[in-house]
Amino acid sequence: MSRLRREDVIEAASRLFAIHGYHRTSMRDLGTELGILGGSVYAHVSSKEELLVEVVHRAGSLFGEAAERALTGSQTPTEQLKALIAGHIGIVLNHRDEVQTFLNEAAALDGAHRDDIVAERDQYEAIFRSIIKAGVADGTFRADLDIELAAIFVLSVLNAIERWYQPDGRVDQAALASEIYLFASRGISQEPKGPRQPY
Amino acid sequence: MSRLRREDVIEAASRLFAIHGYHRTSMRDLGTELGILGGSVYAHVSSKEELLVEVVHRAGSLFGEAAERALTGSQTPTEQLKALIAGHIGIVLNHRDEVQTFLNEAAALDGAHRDDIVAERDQYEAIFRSIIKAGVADGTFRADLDIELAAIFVLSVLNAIERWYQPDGRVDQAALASEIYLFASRGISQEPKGPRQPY
DNA sequence: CCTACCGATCGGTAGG
DNA sequence: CCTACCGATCGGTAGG
Repeated sequence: MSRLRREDVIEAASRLFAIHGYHRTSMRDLGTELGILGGSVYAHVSSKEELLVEVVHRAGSLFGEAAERALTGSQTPTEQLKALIAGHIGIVLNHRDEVQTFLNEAAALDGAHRDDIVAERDQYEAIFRSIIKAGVADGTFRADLDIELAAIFVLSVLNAIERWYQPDGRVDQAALASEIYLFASRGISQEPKGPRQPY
Repeated sequence: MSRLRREDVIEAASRLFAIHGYHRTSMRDLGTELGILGGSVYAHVSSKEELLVEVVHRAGSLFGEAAERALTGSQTPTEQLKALIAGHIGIVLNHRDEVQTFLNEAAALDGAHRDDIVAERDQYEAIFRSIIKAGVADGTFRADLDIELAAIFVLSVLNAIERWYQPDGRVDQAALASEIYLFASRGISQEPKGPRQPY
């Protein structure tokens, strides 16, 4: 074992937080995972909460960057929503430890840090709202949509993935993205109500 | 304060578990909430985990009973799904403490108890699957649905409610049920694909 | 990064 | 339901 980097410590922490939860993970557990003693972890970080803040913030950044990529690569609301969904799923499945901590351990943060991450999440949610709003404006999505609720519903499906998804199961990442997009869009897409267009 | 009943203890426990989480709630906290000392709680229960088991099992029973009522009162897949959704929302919003613990603290249960509740949840999920399956069979829902995933998606939206819903907000319980049913059904309802029926 | 340790808190118990 | 207590574990630190 070579010398540990701060990076290694954070990575191990996110793994243990995801498995056992923040409060059930002791600094001694973390030390053991790293091959050092509990007290020695403090050579790398100044508190246990600092580790949680770091892990949670990383997940938040990953989602934010994925959204940016999704939006620059697509034009129409349909394409953008599709890209947002696929991007979100990618983060959830490829960074499970950080994401689980991000989604489930925010309550363990103290006041100021919790406010930060709540704001970060709302900013991300606002991206979903604005895409849906644009889609309503141009007739892609239902005019009677409650935009706020629709965004929450889509994100509910996306964020629940970490609770049930099995990497070795029958559904791969691409199929999941397609299924969720279909579920969401049939829920919000405007279906032709009048006589059909000629074909 | 009159003499405490076991009922009072469990109720207080579910409240504290919901607010602070199971591991962050100490038997001393629980005692304080009840106006007694931590050690005195053991006059009512034999362990902390027993409290968790009880709270979680209560929530599970509430969902099961709600599903039973929903199914006996409705006939078609559409009506049944609508009733299931409304029933689920009712439990989530009217028994928030138990439900939060049920949804978020199952990992704190030891092996055998966790297996029990996982089985209980799957049984409940199976009800959703069977309704959706019946709806696919009779043409109400899309024939190309992945039934397993569809059930998960609907339940994802329903179970996420406790994470964001504000009782004093602009959306009341009935409106929420209607919005979620609309979101879900437009996602799974078969829309006419061929020429329209004459009207 | 280890040694050796601190005060605080935990779930739980004997005896009343 | 209280008194008084147990061993275990916790986050964190001084000094090397």
